[in-house]
Amino acid sequence: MSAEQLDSPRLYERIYAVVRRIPAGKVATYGQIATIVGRCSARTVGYAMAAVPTGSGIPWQRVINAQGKISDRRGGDGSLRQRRLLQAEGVLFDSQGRVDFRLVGWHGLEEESDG
DNA sequence: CGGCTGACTCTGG
DNA sequence: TCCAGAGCCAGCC
Repeated sequence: MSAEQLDSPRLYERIYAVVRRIPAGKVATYGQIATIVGRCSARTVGYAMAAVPTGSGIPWQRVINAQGKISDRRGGDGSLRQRRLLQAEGVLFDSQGRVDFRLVGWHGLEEESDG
């Protein structure tokens, strides 16, 4: 993580920077993103997700709630598309529409360091 | 500057 | 496990 991304004039950009670090086939929670950014709450992350510009290349689909489920945002099948994208990446959903963080849970930036 | 709008998370029963 | 209540903050007009 370059400090340049942490110096963005927009908090959302910092959030997006973290989201972009989530590898395909993995998922992270809003709270986790917020914790990594360290300057906002899970809410703010959710708001940032809602403001993700289309075509920006941000893997917003890899961000789900702490319950391992996809939040049902306004609009309708937006959540369905998110699930489709995750399934396309190999993320498995159970009959309850939840994922197993033990399998697809992102460990954050920790594993990116030498360890 | 003030008011409204959201893709959340934790806690208690 | 499910339901209900409270706390949180940035962006836009």
